[in-house]
Amino acid sequence: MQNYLDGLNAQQLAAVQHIDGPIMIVAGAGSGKTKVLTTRIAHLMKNGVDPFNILALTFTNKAAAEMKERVEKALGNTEARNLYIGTFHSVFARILRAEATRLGYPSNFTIYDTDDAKGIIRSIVKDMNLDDKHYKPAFIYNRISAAKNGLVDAATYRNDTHIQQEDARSNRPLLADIYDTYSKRCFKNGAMDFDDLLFKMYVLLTNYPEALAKYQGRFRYILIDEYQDTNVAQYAIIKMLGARNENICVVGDDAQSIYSFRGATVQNILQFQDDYEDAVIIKLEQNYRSTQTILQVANNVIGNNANQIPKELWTDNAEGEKILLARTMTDNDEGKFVADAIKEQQMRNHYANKDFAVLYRTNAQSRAFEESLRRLNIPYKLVGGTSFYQRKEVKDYLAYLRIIVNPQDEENLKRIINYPARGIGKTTIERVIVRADQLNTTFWETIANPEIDGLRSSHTDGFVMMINSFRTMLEKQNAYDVAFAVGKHTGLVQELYNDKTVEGVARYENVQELLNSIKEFTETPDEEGELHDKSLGSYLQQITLLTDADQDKGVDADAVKLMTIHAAKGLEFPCVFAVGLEENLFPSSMSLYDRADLEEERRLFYVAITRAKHRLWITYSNSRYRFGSLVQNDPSRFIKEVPPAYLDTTFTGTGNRPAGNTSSFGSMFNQSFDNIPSLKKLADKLAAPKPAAHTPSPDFVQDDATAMDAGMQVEHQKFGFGKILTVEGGTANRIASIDFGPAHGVKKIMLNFAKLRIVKS
DNA sequence: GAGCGATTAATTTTT
DNA sequence: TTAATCGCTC
Repeated sequence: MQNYLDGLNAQQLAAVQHIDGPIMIVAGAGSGKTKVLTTRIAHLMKNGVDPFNILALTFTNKAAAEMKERVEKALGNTEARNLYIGTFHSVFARILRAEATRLGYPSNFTIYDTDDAKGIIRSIVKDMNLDDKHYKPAFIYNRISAAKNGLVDAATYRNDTHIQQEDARSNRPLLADIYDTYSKRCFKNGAMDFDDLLFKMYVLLTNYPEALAKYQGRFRYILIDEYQDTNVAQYAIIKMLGARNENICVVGDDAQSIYSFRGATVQNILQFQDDYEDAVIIKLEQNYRSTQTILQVANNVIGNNANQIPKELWTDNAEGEKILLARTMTDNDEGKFVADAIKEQQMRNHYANKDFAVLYRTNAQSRAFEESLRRLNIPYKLVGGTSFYQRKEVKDYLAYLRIIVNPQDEENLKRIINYPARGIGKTTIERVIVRADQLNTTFWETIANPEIDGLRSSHTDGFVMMINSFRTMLEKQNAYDVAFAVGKHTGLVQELYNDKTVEGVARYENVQELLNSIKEFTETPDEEGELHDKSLGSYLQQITLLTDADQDKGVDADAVKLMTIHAAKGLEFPCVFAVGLEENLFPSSMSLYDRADLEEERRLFYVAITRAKHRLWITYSNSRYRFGSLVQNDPSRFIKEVPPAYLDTTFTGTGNRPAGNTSSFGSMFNQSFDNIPSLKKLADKLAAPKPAAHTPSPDFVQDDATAMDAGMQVEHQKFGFGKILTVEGGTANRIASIDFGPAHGVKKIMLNFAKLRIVKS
C-alpha cells in the first residue's frame, strides 16, 4: 500500500500531522478539504489514538459516509468501524436516545420533521383562536427554530425584552405562548424536533455533569466539517465536549457559509482564534479542482463581500475555457438551451451524462430542465426536492410505525386513527382530547385504558387492540416484520392497492419502496460497533434524519444531476450550469434589502461557480412563469461581477434572437428526433412548444381562451400568425387545430394553456 | 362521517 | 400551476 501521506502539499501535510491542541483549517473551495480531514483521522489512528475516542461531525449523511469510506481506504483495514462519524443531528440523536430518561423522554422518542412541527403549530394557533394568516405556521416555526438554535428556551424567550419588543413590533405578541405550548406538547408526545436534537444535547451536557464527563472522556479528538455552517447551539456543544482536551479540529471556509437562514453564524469561524489562544491556523489555498478562469471569476465575485478571512485561491491548472453566458427568452428556452449544450458537449468532448450538473436557486426551477432533458433522451437525476419521506402515503405508514414504538405521540396517532376509515371521526377525537386534558393524561391512555370510561367504543377498542398486538411484536421481531404486519392488518396496503388511478398506483409503489427500504435496513450489517439493533425503534430513529440526497440510489448512475446550489455544496462536476441568474430569483427577492442576506446570496453564487472543474455556463431568462403567470426579471447583479474578459457572450444576443435555438447541434438533434413520429408525439406531450423564429408583436396580450372559435385569425407567441381550423372538446378542455402556415404547419393547441392573441375574429 | 367540488395560498435555501 | 384546506351535500 502507498503511504497515506503521499501526495499532500506542505499545508495539507502540516494540518494532517498536527495531533494535539486546537487547529483551524481554512480550506478554500477545491483545496482538498475532505482529503485532509480523512487523512488526519487515519494519521491519528496510526499514532495510537483509539478510533473509539474520535468524533467527526458533518452536516450531511453523505459527507459522513464518504469520510468513513475514505478513512477505511487510507487505513486499509476495518479499524475505522469504531469511529464515531456522523451528522450533528444523527450523532446527538443517538446519544440522546441513550440518555433520554435523564431528560424525561422515552428512549424511543419520536423525531418530528419540519412538517410535523408546523402541523403542531398550526393546531396550537387554531386552539388559541388566532388568525393563521397572521400567525403563519412557517413563520412561527422559523422563529422557534431560531430561538432554539440560539439556546433560548421558552421561558427565556418570554423574559427577553429585546425579543418581546420584536414580537410586539411585528404584532405577534403571543409567540412566547405558542413557543411554550409547542415545547410542552412535544415533550408530552415524547418527541423532539430537529432543533431539539441540538438544544437537548446542550441541556444534557449543561445539567448533567456526569454525562458531560462521560462524553468528554469518550471524545478526545473532535473534528468538525463545514465549521462555517455551525450555529450557536452546535458551537456551545462542541466547546463543552472539547473542553477537557481541546483537541478540536475545525475545517471550514467562510466564503462558503450559506446556511445563516438556519441559524448558522460565520462568527464561529471568525472568532476561533479568540476562543483558543494557542490555536494553530492553517490555510489551504491551492485549488486542485478548477481552471484558472473559473477560479479567477470566483475570486472576483467573492471579492465583493466585505467580511471575510483574507485568502487568495490559486491553481496550477490550465487556463481553460471562458465562462459561457447565455440569455434566453423564457424559462423553457433556458431548459432547452441547457439540454442542447449538454448534447453538444457530449458530441464534441465526449463527456458522460454524470459529468454535468444543473444548479439552481430554488427547487421549483427544475421543471424546465427535466422536460428538455427528457425530450433529448438524456438521463437525469433530480437530487433533493420533496423527500420521499414527506409523501403523504409514506408519512401515513410511518405514523403507524411511530405510534407503535411511542404511543405517546398524539400527532401521529391522530393522523392515522381513522385512516383507513374505521368510524373514529372528528367528534370522537375532540372528545378524547378534552377528556385526556381533564385527566391530565395522554390521548393514547384515554382510549387504551379500560378504567377510563364513557368514550370508548367498539371502534376505538378495536383500534387499540390492533396497535397493542403490534406492540407485542416489537421485542421479538425486527423492523421489517412489524412493518409488514402493519401494512397487512391495518388494511393500509389494501387501501392503496385498490386505488387504480395513476396517482394511486404511484402511492402503492412508494409504500412498497418504503417496505423495501425497511427490509434493506434489517438486512444490512450494523456499523460503528453498535449492537445489532434491527428493531423498529432503531429504524425510525434514523429515518427522519435522512433526506433524499442521502438515499443515494442512482447518485453514481450516469445521469445529469439537477439540484439546488445548497444541495451541491461539497460536490464537483466537470461541467456546471448555473441557471436562473436573475434579480428576484438569484439573488432571491427575500434578500435584496439586507446587506448580510445579499452577501450570503453572493457566497451561494460563489459555491455554484466553484463546483465546476472544466466548464461553466451562466444562464438567465428574460421571463419565466411564476404561479402560472409570466414575470419579467432583470439579469442578476452578480453577472456584472464577472469580469467581461472571462466571459463568452455569444449567446446573449440582444432583442429578437431566438435564444433557445443556439447550437447547430441542438437543432440537429431536434430534427432527427422529430423524424420518429411516435417519439415526436411523446416529446410534444412532454415538452413545451419549441421556440421558433417568431417575435411576438409589441402589443401582444393573451386573449381569453373562451373567446376563441373556428375561423379566427390568431397570433401565437412562438408559432406566429395562424388560423383556427376547428375547435373540439368541452369548455374546460378545448383543443383547437390551428394552421400556422408552412413554417409550423397545423398544430393542436390546448386553448386553456396557449398564449394566443386574437388578430381578427 | 365520508366524499366531492371549490377556494386559496404558496416559492428560498435543509438537518 | 399545484397542493392543500374548506365547506357543502348525501
